[in-house]
Amino acid sequence: MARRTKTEAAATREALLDAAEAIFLERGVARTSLEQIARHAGMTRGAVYWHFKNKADLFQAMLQRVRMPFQELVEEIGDPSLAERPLEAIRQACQRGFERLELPRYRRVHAILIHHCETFAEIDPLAMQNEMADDALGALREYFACAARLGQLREDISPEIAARLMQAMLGGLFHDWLRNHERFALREDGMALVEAQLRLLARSSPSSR
Amino acid sequence: MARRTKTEAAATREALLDAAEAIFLERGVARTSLEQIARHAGMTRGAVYWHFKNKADLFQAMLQRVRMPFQELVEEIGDPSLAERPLEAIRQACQRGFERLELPRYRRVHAILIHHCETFAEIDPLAMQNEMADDALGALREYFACAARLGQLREDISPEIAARLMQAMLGGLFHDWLRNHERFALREDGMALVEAQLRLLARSSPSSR
DNA sequence: GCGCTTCCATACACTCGTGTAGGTAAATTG
DNA sequence: CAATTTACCTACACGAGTGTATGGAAGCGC
Repeated sequence: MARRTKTEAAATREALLDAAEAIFLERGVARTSLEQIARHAGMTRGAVYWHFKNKADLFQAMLQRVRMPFQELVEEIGDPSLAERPLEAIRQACQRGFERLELPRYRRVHAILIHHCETFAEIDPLAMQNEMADDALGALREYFACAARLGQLREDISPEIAARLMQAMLGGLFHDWLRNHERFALREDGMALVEAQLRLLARSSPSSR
Repeated sequence: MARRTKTEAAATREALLDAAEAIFLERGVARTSLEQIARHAGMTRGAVYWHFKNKADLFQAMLQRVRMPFQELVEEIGDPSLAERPLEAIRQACQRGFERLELPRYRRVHAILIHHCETFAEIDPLAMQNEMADDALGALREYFACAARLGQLREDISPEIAARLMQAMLGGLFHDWLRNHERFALREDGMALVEAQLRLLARSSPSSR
């Protein structure tokens, strides 16, 4: 009943977000009440309403702990030589993305966003998914265009088609894995698919590598 | 206020399902009340509760109007010569599937199932999506295995990988298109991707057509 | 060390949706 | 054509969840 110190308050805020993650994932966003979230964190709704405006506000706060735009993944690698090997850049970006997604928090939040929440209040998860898809497609388009210019792409496949194939494949992979991550390991099996697809798209190596 | 004839009653049942489709798609399943559905169909909740047990029952009735297992798509073609050209069988099955999905009712219901409903009551849309994915993957596995035996598959790609690539790509394509179907035409753009991917997976044609 | 603010608990009013019970008039059955 | 059943509508009780108002104790600034 006593007031907490500042760090304790910050801790309860995080605890509330953690609880929200867990219950949203388990029961879906629409069916979980703020009461359930508070209870799971050992608090009452009073704590929730003090830290957040309402459920939508809490939801957005939860999202902001895991932002992950595609572009950053490549930039984080920071290898300048990748400019000359765009296909390898894509491969490494995928690998980084997979590793990131396998972190429990990232996995949970993305699973919630894609599979366990409908539109509500001012939250539109489909619009967010569109943004993510467009972001990825745009990046892939550039890399494949670059690959085409460098003669590293099969000539009977346009960069546009290559990008869309890759984006669709990655999207499908994400959806499948986020639906039930126990079925396969994203890093191993996912990378096998990515590498296979990139090999298919690469110009039939006359002397590559 | 008067009692309707049997055919009229059946018509109102369909009207209720149509209304459910429309509002589920627009506002999401969780946020739509039976009152809203009834009103949209020009009825009251009394009609809903007479025709259906509750929201879950109505939802399942809505689903049963659009069952579409992957296998049926191939069988419907009924071309026996396809046994010798498994890749072509896949192509035609995709085409059939796309055409089916472009029918407004099929598109709406699948969009609801995938993007506009969370788990509720005894309804588990993720389990249904798993079934559909497994069904498609199983069928693709068989066709690609057959293609491998007939020497129509690239030798550096295993049938398993080919099937998973294809399934992931198709899944991603569905998700993207169902999210907002105005962005591209599934039949044209989708078939372009399918044909491109099949060309990539096919054995580098020594003399195929 | 005093007051002010913070961080949360408790209590209340209110809305919204559900499920069901009862009414009713016409269709259907015999 | 009478009796029954059908196909709804209306009305009510109920619970669940939300938002807010109030209170209180302890941390923090000075």
